[in-house]
Amino acid sequence: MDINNLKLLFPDFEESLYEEIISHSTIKEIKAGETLLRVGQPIRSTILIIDGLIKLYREDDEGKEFFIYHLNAGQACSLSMVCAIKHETSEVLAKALTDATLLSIPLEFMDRWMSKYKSWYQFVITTYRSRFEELLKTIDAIAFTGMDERLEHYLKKQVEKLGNNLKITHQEIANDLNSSREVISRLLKKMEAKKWLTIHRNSIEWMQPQPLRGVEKPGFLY
Amino acid sequence: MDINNLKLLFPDFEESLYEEIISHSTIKEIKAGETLLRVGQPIRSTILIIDGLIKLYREDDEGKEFFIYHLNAGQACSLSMVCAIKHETSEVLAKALTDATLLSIPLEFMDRWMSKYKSWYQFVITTYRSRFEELLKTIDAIAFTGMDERLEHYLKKQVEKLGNNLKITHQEIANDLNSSREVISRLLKKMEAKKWLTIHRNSIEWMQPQPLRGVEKPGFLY
DNA sequence: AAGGATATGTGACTTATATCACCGTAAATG
DNA sequence: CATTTACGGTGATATAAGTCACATATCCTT
Repeated sequence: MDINNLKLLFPDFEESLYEEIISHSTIKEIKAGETLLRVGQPIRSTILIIDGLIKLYREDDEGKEFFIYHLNAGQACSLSMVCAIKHETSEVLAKALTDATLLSIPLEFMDRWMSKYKSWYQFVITTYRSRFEELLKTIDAIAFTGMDERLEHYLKKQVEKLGNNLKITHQEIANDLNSSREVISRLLKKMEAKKWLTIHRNSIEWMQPQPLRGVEKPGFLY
Repeated sequence: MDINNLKLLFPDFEESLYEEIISHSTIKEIKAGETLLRVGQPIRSTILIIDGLIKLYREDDEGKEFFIYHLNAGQACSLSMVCAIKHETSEVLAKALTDATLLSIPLEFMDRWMSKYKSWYQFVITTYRSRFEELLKTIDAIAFTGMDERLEHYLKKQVEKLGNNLKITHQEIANDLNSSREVISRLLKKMEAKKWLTIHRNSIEWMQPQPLRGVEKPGFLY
Protein backbone atom coordinates (compact mmCIF):
# COMPACT_ATOMS: atom_id res chain seq x y z
CA MET A 1 0.00 0.00 0.00
CA ASP A 2 1.36 3.33 -1.12
CA ILE A 3 1.25 6.14 1.43
CA ASN A 4 0.55 8.82 -1.15
CA ASN A 5 -2.47 6.97 -2.41
CA LEU A 6 -3.68 6.70 1.15
CA LYS A 7 -3.24 10.43 1.64
CA LEU A 8 -5.30 11.16 -1.43
CA LEU A 9 -8.16 9.01 -0.22
CA PHE A 10 -8.02 10.01 3.43
CA PRO A 11 -6.60 13.51 3.34
CA ASP A 12 -7.11 14.51 6.96
CA PHE A 13 -5.06 12.03 8.95
CA GLU A 14 -1.88 12.80 10.88
CA GLU A 15 1.42 11.81 9.30
CA SER A 16 2.17 9.14 11.86
CA LEU A 17 -1.29 7.69 11.50
CA TYR A 18 -0.65 7.03 7.81
CA GLU A 19 2.47 5.18 8.81
CA GLU A 20 0.64 3.13 11.41
CA ILE A 21 -2.07 2.25 8.94
CA ILE A 22 0.49 1.14 6.39
CA SER A 23 2.40 -1.00 8.83
CA HIS A 24 -0.55 -2.65 10.59
CA SER A 25 -3.02 -3.21 7.82
CA THR A 26 -3.29 -5.92 5.25
CA ILE A 27 -4.58 -5.48 1.75
CA LYS A 28 -7.52 -7.48 0.52
CA GLU A 29 -8.51 -7.77 -3.10
CA ILE A 30 -12.13 -8.63 -3.73
CA LYS A 31 -13.73 -9.61 -7.01
CA ALA A 32 -16.94 -8.04 -8.22
CA GLY A 33 -19.93 -9.85 -6.83
CA GLU A 34 -18.15 -11.38 -3.87
CA THR A 35 -19.60 -11.15 -0.41
CA LEU A 36 -17.17 -9.65 2.06
CA LEU A 37 -19.29 -9.68 5.17
CA ARG A 38 -22.31 -11.77 6.12
CA VAL A 39 -24.96 -11.07 8.71
CA GLY A 40 -23.94 -12.70 11.94
CA GLN A 41 -20.32 -13.04 10.94
CA PRO A 42 -17.93 -11.92 13.69
CA ILE A 43 -16.10 -8.69 12.94
CA ARG A 44 -12.38 -9.04 13.44
CA SER A 45 -11.10 -5.98 11.70
CA THR A 46 -11.97 -2.54 10.48
CA ILE A 47 -12.23 -2.01 6.78
CA LEU A 48 -11.12 1.01 4.78
CA ILE A 49 -12.09 1.11 1.14
CA ILE A 50 -9.21 1.95 -1.18
CA ASP A 51 -10.86 1.20 -4.48
CA GLY A 52 -14.16 -0.09 -5.80
CA LEU A 53 -17.73 0.13 -4.69
CA ILE A 54 -19.38 -1.87 -1.91
CA LYS A 55 -23.10 -2.34 -1.45
CA LEU A 56 -24.54 -2.87 2.01
CA TYR A 57 -27.74 -4.76 2.63
CA ARG A 58 -30.01 -5.63 5.46
CA GLU A 59 -31.27 -9.20 5.37
CA ASP A 60 -34.46 -10.79 6.66
CA ASP A 61 -35.04 -14.31 8.03
CA GLU A 62 -35.70 -15.74 4.58
CA GLY A 63 -32.57 -14.23 3.09
CA LYS A 64 -34.25 -11.38 1.22
CA GLU A 65 -31.82 -8.51 0.78
CA PHE A 66 -32.71 -4.88 1.21
CA PHE A 67 -30.20 -2.33 -0.05
CA ILE A 68 -29.28 0.34 2.47
CA TYR A 69 -26.27 2.22 1.11
CA HIS A 70 -22.98 2.24 -0.79
CA LEU A 71 -19.44 2.58 0.44
CA ASN A 72 -16.86 3.90 -1.98
CA ALA A 73 -13.14 4.61 -1.99
CA GLY A 74 -12.18 6.87 0.90
CA GLN A 75 -14.94 5.55 3.11
CA ALA A 76 -15.07 2.99 5.89
CA CYS A 77 -17.58 0.57 7.27
CA SER A 78 -18.90 2.34 10.35
CA LEU A 79 -20.12 -0.81 12.03
CA SER A 80 -16.73 -2.41 11.74
CA MET A 81 -15.04 0.55 13.38
CA VAL A 82 -16.70 0.26 16.72
CA CYS A 83 -17.09 -3.07 18.38
CA ALA A 84 -17.24 -2.24 22.06
CA ILE A 85 -17.47 -5.87 22.99
CA LYS A 86 -14.85 -7.68 20.95
CA HIS A 87 -16.03 -10.29 18.50
CA GLU A 88 -19.29 -8.58 17.90
CA THR A 89 -21.08 -9.80 14.81
CA SER A 90 -22.15 -8.03 11.69
CA GLU A 91 -25.63 -6.54 11.36
CA VAL A 92 -25.33 -6.13 7.64
CA LEU A 93 -24.41 -7.94 4.45
CA ALA A 94 -21.69 -6.38 2.30
CA LYS A 95 -21.02 -7.24 -1.33
CA ALA A 96 -18.54 -5.85 -3.79
CA LEU A 97 -20.30 -4.35 -6.78
CA THR A 98 -17.04 -3.86 -8.64
CA ASP A 99 -13.60 -5.33 -8.09
CA ALA A 100 -12.40 -3.71 -4.90
CA THR A 101 -9.32 -3.12 -2.80
CA LEU A 102 -9.67 -2.93 0.95
CA LEU A 103 -7.43 -2.25 3.90
CA SER A 104 -8.07 -4.49 6.84
CA ILE A 105 -6.97 -3.25 10.25
CA PRO A 106 -7.15 -5.45 13.35
CA LEU A 107 -9.70 -4.23 15.88
CA GLU A 108 -7.20 -3.78 18.70
CA PHE A 109 -5.90 -0.62 17.03
CA MET A 110 -9.26 1.07 17.16
CA ASP A 111 -9.25 1.94 20.84
CA ARG A 112 -5.62 2.96 20.69
CA TRP A 113 -5.96 5.21 17.66
CA MET A 114 -9.13 6.73 19.00
CA SER A 115 -7.32 8.29 21.90
CA LYS A 116 -3.99 8.77 20.14
CA TYR A 117 -5.10 10.44 16.91
CA LYS A 118 -7.62 13.19 16.91
CA SER A 119 -8.00 12.82 13.17
CA TRP A 120 -8.93 9.17 13.54
CA TYR A 121 -11.53 9.87 16.14
CA GLN A 122 -12.98 12.57 13.95
CA PHE A 123 -13.02 10.22 11.02
CA VAL A 124 -14.88 7.58 13.00
CA ILE A 125 -17.38 10.06 14.37
CA THR A 126 -18.00 11.66 11.01
CA THR A 127 -18.37 8.31 9.34
CA TYR A 128 -20.87 7.17 11.93
CA ARG A 129 -22.89 10.31 11.72
CA SER A 130 -22.90 10.26 7.98
CA ARG A 131 -24.15 6.65 7.83
CA PHE A 132 -26.69 7.43 10.47
CA GLU A 133 -28.10 10.16 8.31
CA GLU A 134 -28.23 7.85 5.35
CA LEU A 135 -30.28 5.41 7.39
CA LEU A 136 -32.64 8.20 8.34
CA LYS A 137 -33.10 9.06 4.67
CA THR A 138 -33.75 5.43 3.88
CA ILE A 139 -36.39 5.36 6.58
CA ASP A 140 -37.98 8.47 5.10
CA ALA A 141 -38.15 6.81 1.73
CA ILE A 142 -39.86 3.66 2.91
CA ALA A 143 -42.00 5.24 5.63
CA PHE A 144 -43.33 8.21 3.73
CA THR A 145 -43.25 7.47 0.03
CA GLY A 146 -44.53 4.93 -2.48
CA MET A 147 -42.59 2.62 -4.78
CA ASP A 148 -42.39 5.29 -7.50
CA GLU A 149 -40.52 7.78 -5.36
CA ARG A 150 -38.44 5.07 -3.76
CA LEU A 151 -37.35 3.89 -7.18
CA GLU A 152 -36.46 7.43 -8.15
CA HIS A 153 -34.47 7.88 -4.94
CA TYR A 154 -32.75 4.56 -5.56
CA LEU A 155 -31.82 5.34 -9.15
CA LYS A 156 -30.43 8.71 -8.19
CA LYS A 157 -28.22 7.12 -5.59
CA GLN A 158 -26.91 4.64 -8.15
CA VAL A 159 -26.29 7.37 -10.72
CA GLU A 160 -24.48 9.41 -8.11
CA LYS A 161 -22.04 6.58 -7.48
CA LEU A 162 -21.89 4.88 -10.86
CA GLY A 163 -22.65 7.48 -13.49
CA ASN A 164 -25.55 7.83 -15.90
CA ASN A 165 -25.26 4.43 -17.43
CA LEU A 166 -26.41 1.85 -14.93
CA LYS A 167 -25.62 -1.75 -15.69
CA ILE A 168 -28.47 -3.31 -13.81
CA THR A 169 -31.52 -5.47 -14.48
CA HIS A 170 -35.06 -4.83 -13.35
CA GLN A 171 -34.90 -7.95 -11.24
CA GLU A 172 -31.86 -6.69 -9.37
CA ILE A 173 -33.55 -3.38 -8.64
CA ALA A 174 -36.61 -5.24 -7.42
CA ASN A 175 -34.45 -7.28 -5.06
CA ASP A 176 -32.70 -4.21 -3.68
CA LEU A 177 -36.02 -2.51 -2.99
CA ASN A 178 -37.77 -5.66 -1.82
CA SER A 179 -40.33 -5.33 -4.58
CA SER A 180 -41.07 -7.43 -7.66
CA ARG A 181 -39.73 -7.23 -11.17
CA GLU A 182 -43.09 -6.49 -12.79
CA VAL A 183 -43.70 -3.53 -10.54
CA ILE A 184 -40.27 -2.10 -11.25
CA SER A 185 -40.61 -2.67 -15.00
CA ARG A 186 -43.90 -0.80 -15.09
CA LEU A 187 -42.60 2.11 -13.05
CA LEU A 188 -39.50 2.32 -15.24
CA LYS A 189 -41.76 2.48 -18.29
CA LYS A 190 -43.54 5.45 -16.80
CA MET A 191 -40.25 7.19 -16.10
CA GLU A 192 -39.15 6.47 -19.64
CA ALA A 193 -42.36 8.06 -20.89
CA LYS A 194 -41.46 11.13 -18.83
CA LYS A 195 -38.03 11.12 -20.55
CA TRP A 196 -36.16 10.64 -17.28
CA LEU A 197 -34.33 7.62 -18.58
CA THR A 198 -33.99 5.14 -21.41
CA ILE A 199 -34.42 1.43 -20.86
CA HIS A 200 -31.99 -0.92 -22.55
CA ARG A 201 -31.46 -4.59 -22.04
CA ASN A 202 -29.32 -5.00 -18.91
CA SER A 203 -28.92 -1.29 -18.45
CA ILE A 204 -30.68 1.95 -17.80
CA GLU A 205 -29.53 5.30 -19.05
CA TRP A 206 -30.37 8.18 -16.77
CA MET A 207 -31.11 11.31 -18.75
CA GLN A 208 -32.59 13.76 -16.30
CA PRO A 209 -30.30 16.76 -16.62
CA GLN A 210 -31.37 18.53 -13.42
CA PRO A 211 -29.05 18.57 -10.42
CA LEU A 212 -29.70 15.59 -8.19
CA ARG A 213 -31.25 16.57 -4.93
CA GLY A 214 -31.50 14.72 -1.68
CA VAL A 215 -28.58 12.49 -2.48
CA GLU A 216 -25.23 12.73 -0.77
CA LYS A 217 -22.35 13.92 -2.87
CA PRO A 218 -19.53 11.43 -3.07
CA GLY A 219 -17.07 12.77 -0.56
CA PHE A 220 -13.81 11.60 0.81
CA LEU A 221 -14.16 12.09 4.48
CA TYR A 222 -17.75 10.93 4.59
CA MET B 1 -27.91 17.89 40.16
CA ASP B 2 -26.84 15.28 42.63
CA ILE B 3 -23.66 13.37 41.82
CA ASN B 4 -24.94 10.11 43.29
CA ASN B 5 -28.01 10.19 41.15
CA LEU B 6 -25.77 10.76 38.15
CA LYS B 7 -23.64 7.78 39.12
CA LEU B 8 -26.68 5.56 39.32
CA LEU B 9 -27.82 6.55 35.85
CA PHE B 10 -24.41 6.58 34.20
CA PRO B 11 -22.42 4.08 36.22
CA ASP B 12 -19.31 3.85 34.06
CA PHE B 13 -17.86 7.35 34.06
CA GLU B 14 -14.64 8.44 35.72
CA GLU B 15 -14.93 10.30 39.01
CA SER B 16 -13.66 13.58 37.60
CA LEU B 17 -16.04 13.33 34.66
CA TYR B 18 -19.00 13.30 37.04
CA GLU B 19 -17.65 16.48 38.55
CA GLU B 20 -17.19 18.11 35.19
CA ILE B 21 -20.69 17.17 34.15
CA ILE B 22 -22.13 18.61 37.34
CA SER B 23 -20.25 21.86 37.03
CA HIS B 24 -20.76 22.49 33.30
CA SER B 25 -24.28 21.28 32.70
CA THR B 26 -27.58 22.96 33.25
CA ILE B 27 -30.77 21.20 34.24
CA LYS B 28 -33.85 21.45 32.07
CA GLU B 29 -37.28 20.44 33.20
CA ILE B 30 -39.68 19.53 30.43
CA LYS B 31 -43.42 18.96 30.71
CA ALA B 32 -45.09 15.95 29.15
CA GLY B 33 -46.01 16.62 25.56
CA GLU B 34 -43.50 19.40 25.00
CA THR B 35 -41.23 19.40 21.99
CA LEU B 36 -37.59 19.68 22.95
CA LEU B 37 -36.01 19.56 19.53
CA ARG B 38 -37.40 20.34 16.11
CA VAL B 39 -36.17 19.23 12.73
CA GLY B 40 -33.80 21.88 11.40
CA GLN B 41 -33.21 23.45 14.78
CA PRO B 42 -29.52 24.10 15.46
CA ILE B 43 -27.99 21.85 18.10
CA ARG B 44 -26.13 23.83 20.73
CA SER B 45 -25.73 21.27 23.45
CA THR B 46 -25.65 17.60 24.21
CA ILE B 47 -28.50 16.15 26.16
CA LEU B 48 -28.39 13.50 28.85
CA ILE B 49 -31.69 12.16 30.10
CA ILE B 50 -31.98 12.07 33.88
CA ASP B 51 -35.64 11.28 34.19
CA GLY B 52 -38.64 10.71 31.95
CA LEU B 53 -39.19 9.28 28.50
CA ILE B 54 -38.48 10.99 25.20
CA LYS B 55 -39.88 9.97 21.83
CA LEU B 56 -37.92 10.65 18.67
CA TYR B 57 -39.56 11.11 15.31
CA ARG B 58 -38.63 11.59 11.73
CA GLU B 59 -40.71 14.18 9.93
CA ASP B 60 -41.70 14.53 6.28
CA ASP B 61 -42.30 17.69 4.24
CA GLU B 62 -45.96 17.86 5.26
CA GLY B 63 -45.19 17.50 8.93
CA LYS B 64 -46.22 13.87 9.27
CA GLU B 65 -44.34 12.26 12.14
CA PHE B 66 -42.86 8.80 12.08
CA PHE B 67 -41.75 7.32 15.37
CA ILE B 68 -38.23 5.94 15.38
CA TYR B 69 -37.25 5.24 18.99
CA HIS B 70 -37.38 6.14 22.66
CA LEU B 71 -34.76 7.62 24.92
CA ASN B 72 -35.06 6.97 28.63
CA ALA B 73 -33.18 7.90 31.78
CA GLY B 74 -29.50 7.02 31.50
CA GLN B 75 -29.46 7.53 27.77
CA ALA B 76 -28.33 10.36 25.54
CA CYS B 77 -29.30 11.76 22.19
CA SER B 78 -26.65 10.39 19.86
CA LEU B 79 -27.13 13.04 17.22
CA SER B 80 -26.60 15.81 19.74
CA MET B 81 -23.32 14.29 20.88
CA VAL B 82 -21.48 14.63 17.64
CA CYS B 83 -21.70 17.75 15.63
CA ALA B 84 -18.49 17.82 13.65
CA ILE B 85 -19.34 21.13 12.13
CA LYS B 86 -20.59 23.33 14.92
CA HIS B 87 -24.14 24.57 14.72
CA GLU B 88 -25.33 21.56 12.84
CA THR B 89 -29.08 21.20 12.81
CA SER B 90 -31.29 18.45 14.08
CA GLU B 91 -32.41 15.61 11.82
CA VAL B 92 -35.11 14.50 14.19
CA LEU B 93 -38.02 15.72 16.24
CA ALA B 94 -37.95 14.99 19.96
CA LYS B 95 -40.94 15.16 22.28
CA ALA B 96 -41.29 14.41 25.95
CA LEU B 97 -43.82 11.66 26.52
CA THR B 98 -43.74 12.16 30.28
CA ASP B 99 -42.44 15.01 32.40
CA ALA B 100 -38.70 14.84 32.01
CA THR B 101 -35.45 16.11 33.47
CA LEU B 102 -32.50 16.67 31.18
CA LEU B 103 -28.90 17.69 31.52
CA SER B 104 -27.74 20.08 28.86
CA ILE B 105 -24.01 20.25 28.19
CA PRO B 106 -22.51 22.85 25.84
CA LEU B 107 -21.06 21.31 22.69
CA GLU B 108 -17.53 22.59 23.27
CA PHE B 109 -17.00 19.99 25.97
CA MET B 110 -17.63 17.12 23.61
CA ASP B 111 -14.29 17.25 21.82
CA ARG B 112 -12.45 17.83 25.05
CA TRP B 113 -14.08 15.01 26.97
CA MET B 114 -13.72 12.67 24.06
CA SER B 115 -9.97 12.75 24.29
CA LYS B 116 -9.78 13.30 28.03
CA TYR B 117 -12.16 10.61 29.30
CA LYS B 118 -12.06 7.14 27.92
CA SER B 119 -15.39 6.42 29.56
CA TRP B 120 -17.01 9.33 27.76
CA TYR B 121 -15.73 8.26 24.41
CA GLN B 122 -16.97 4.76 25.07
CA PHE B 123 -20.32 6.10 26.09
CA VAL B 124 -20.63 8.11 22.90
CA ILE B 125 -19.55 5.22 20.73
CA THR B 126 -21.83 2.76 22.44
CA THR B 127 -24.74 5.15 22.27
CA TYR B 128 -24.18 5.72 18.58
CA ARG B 129 -23.91 2.06 17.82
CA SER B 130 -26.95 1.22 19.83
CA ARG B 131 -29.10 3.83 18.07
CA PHE B 132 -27.72 2.70 14.76
CA GLU B 133 -28.92 -0.80 15.45
CA GLU B 134 -32.33 0.48 16.42
CA LEU B 135 -32.57 2.25 13.09
CA LEU B 136 -31.65 -0.96 11.32
CA LYS B 137 -34.42 -2.77 13.16
CA THR B 138 -36.85 -0.04 12.21
CA ILE B 139 -35.83 -0.46 8.59
CA ASP B 140 -36.40 -4.20 8.86
CA ALA B 141 -39.87 -3.62 10.18
CA ILE B 142 -40.96 -1.29 7.40
CA ALA B 143 -39.02 -2.93 4.58
CA PHE B 144 -39.86 -6.55 5.24
CA THR B 145 -43.13 -6.73 7.15
CA GLY B 146 -46.74 -5.62 6.89
CA MET B 147 -48.74 -3.34 9.14
CA ASP B 148 -49.74 -6.20 11.44
CA GLU B 149 -46.20 -7.12 12.37
CA ARG B 150 -45.16 -3.52 12.53
CA LEU B 151 -47.94 -2.81 14.98
CA GLU B 152 -46.89 -5.77 17.08
CA HIS B 153 -43.27 -4.59 17.04
CA TYR B 154 -44.42 -1.09 17.96
CA LEU B 155 -46.60 -2.21 20.85
CA LYS B 156 -43.85 -4.38 22.26
CA LYS B 157 -41.46 -1.46 22.25
CA GLN B 158 -44.00 0.68 24.09
CA VAL B 159 -44.69 -2.05 26.64
CA GLU B 160 -40.98 -2.48 27.17
CA LYS B 161 -40.60 1.16 28.11
CA LEU B 162 -43.97 1.93 29.66
CA GLY B 163 -45.34 -1.26 31.11
CA ASN B 164 -48.37 -3.33 30.17
CA ASN B 165 -50.90 -0.58 30.42
CA LEU B 166 -50.43 1.77 27.51
CA LYS B 167 -52.20 5.09 27.70
CA ILE B 168 -52.51 5.71 24.00
CA THR B 169 -55.22 6.19 21.40
CA HIS B 170 -55.56 4.39 18.09
CA GLN B 171 -55.07 7.69 16.32
CA GLU B 172 -51.76 8.26 18.06
CA ILE B 173 -50.52 4.83 17.10
CA ALA B 174 -51.60 5.46 13.52
CA ASN B 175 -49.62 8.70 13.48
CA ASP B 176 -46.51 7.06 14.89
CA LEU B 177 -46.65 4.34 12.25
CA ASN B 178 -47.76 6.64 9.46
CA SER B 179 -50.91 4.64 8.97
CA SER B 180 -54.59 5.46 9.57
CA ARG B 181 -56.78 5.04 12.60
CA GLU B 182 -59.21 2.61 10.95
CA VAL B 183 -56.41 0.28 9.94
CA ILE B 184 -54.94 0.29 13.44
CA SER B 185 -58.34 -0.22 15.06
CA ARG B 186 -59.03 -3.24 12.90
CA LEU B 187 -55.64 -4.78 13.54
CA LEU B 188 -56.01 -4.18 17.27
CA LYS B 189 -59.36 -5.97 17.17
CA LYS B 190 -57.68 -8.97 15.64
CA MET B 191 -55.01 -8.96 18.32
CA GLU B 192 -57.70 -8.70 20.96
CA ALA B 193 -59.41 -11.73 19.44
CA LYS B 194 -56.11 -13.55 19.79
CA LYS B 195 -56.04 -12.51 23.47
CA TRP B 196 -52.84 -10.55 23.06
CA LEU B 197 -54.35 -7.43 24.51
CA THR B 198 -57.51 -5.76 25.74
CA ILE B 199 -58.79 -2.56 24.20
CA HIS B 200 -60.08 0.13 26.51
CA ARG B 201 -60.93 3.69 25.75
CA ASN B 202 -57.69 5.68 25.68
CA SER B 203 -55.63 2.70 26.66
CA ILE B 204 -54.50 -0.74 25.66
CA GLU B 205 -53.65 -3.49 28.07
CA TRP B 206 -50.98 -5.83 26.85
CA MET B 207 -51.58 -9.35 28.08
CA GLN B 208 -49.21 -11.54 26.15
CA PRO B 209 -47.29 -13.31 28.87
CA GLN B 210 -44.44 -14.57 26.70
CA PRO B 211 -41.03 -12.96 26.93
CA LEU B 212 -40.72 -10.11 24.48
CA ARG B 213 -38.35 -10.89 21.69
CA GLY B 214 -36.60 -8.64 19.24
CA VAL B 215 -36.88 -5.61 21.49
CA GLU B 216 -33.96 -4.07 23.27
CA LYS B 217 -33.94 -4.35 27.01
CA PRO B 218 -33.94 -1.01 28.75
CA GLY B 219 -30.31 -0.57 29.67
CA PHE B 220 -28.36 2.18 31.26
CA LEU B 221 -25.34 2.44 29.10
CA TYR B 222 -27.21 1.91 25.88
C1' DA C 1 -28.35 -19.80 -38.22
C1' DA C 2 -30.72 -22.41 -34.52
C1' DG C 3 -31.78 -23.07 -29.98
C1' DG C 4 -31.54 -21.91 -25.30
C1' DA C 5 -31.13 -18.77 -21.71
C1' DT C 6 -32.09 -14.45 -19.81
C1' DA C 7 -34.49 -10.03 -19.76
C1' DT C 8 -38.49 -7.48 -20.39
C1' DG C 9 -43.66 -6.46 -21.49
C1' DT C 10 -48.42 -7.02 -20.33
C1' DG C 11 -53.12 -8.34 -18.93
C1' DA C 12 -55.86 -10.43 -15.23
C1' DC C 13 -56.26 -11.12 -10.64
C1' DT C 14 -55.42 -10.90 -5.39
C1' DT C 15 -54.32 -8.60 -1.31
C1' DA C 16 -53.06 -5.06 1.94
C1' DT C 17 -53.75 -0.67 3.09
C1' DA C 18 -55.91 3.85 2.73
C1' DT C 19 -59.93 6.59 2.45
C1' DC C 20 -64.75 7.94 3.01
C1' DA C 21 -69.01 8.17 5.26
C1' DC C 22 -71.44 7.44 9.05
C1' DC C 23 -72.73 5.76 13.63
C1' DG C 24 -72.64 4.86 18.70
C1' DT C 25 -70.61 5.69 22.94
C1' DA C 26 -67.80 7.59 26.51
C1' DA C 27 -65.85 11.49 28.50
C1' DA C 28 -65.48 16.40 29.21
C1' DT C 29 -67.51 20.80 29.68
C1' DG C 30 -70.54 24.42 30.78
C1' DC D 1 -78.15 17.71 33.06
C1' DA D 2 -77.51 18.80 28.31
C1' DT D 3 -74.37 19.62 24.75
C1' DT D 4 -70.10 19.13 22.68
C1' DT D 5 -65.98 16.73 21.65
C1' DA D 6 -63.05 12.85 21.16
C1' DC D 7 -62.68 8.02 20.50
C1' DG D 8 -63.65 3.85 18.45
C1' DG D 9 -66.48 0.48 15.21
C1' DT D 10 -67.89 -0.79 10.60
C1' DG D 11 -69.17 -1.25 5.74
C1' DA D 12 -68.16 0.34 1.03
C1' DT D 13 -64.94 1.63 -2.04
C1' DA D 14 -60.37 3.14 -4.03
C1' DT D 15 -55.64 2.41 -4.91
C1' DA D 16 -50.96 0.66 -4.82
C1' DA D 17 -48.43 -3.20 -4.92
C1' DG D 18 -47.65 -8.12 -5.37
C1' DT D 19 -48.61 -12.44 -8.03
C1' DC D 20 -49.54 -15.42 -11.95
C1' DA D 21 -49.39 -16.69 -16.57
C1' DC D 22 -47.61 -16.14 -20.70
C1' DA D 23 -45.82 -13.47 -24.72
C1' DT D 24 -41.91 -11.23 -26.84
C1' DA D 25 -37.28 -9.64 -27.34
C1' DT D 26 -32.34 -9.82 -27.02
C1' DC D 27 -28.18 -11.96 -26.26
C1' DC D 28 -25.09 -16.06 -26.08
C1' DT D 29 -23.50 -20.41 -27.51
C1' DT D 30 -22.34 -23.82 -30.66
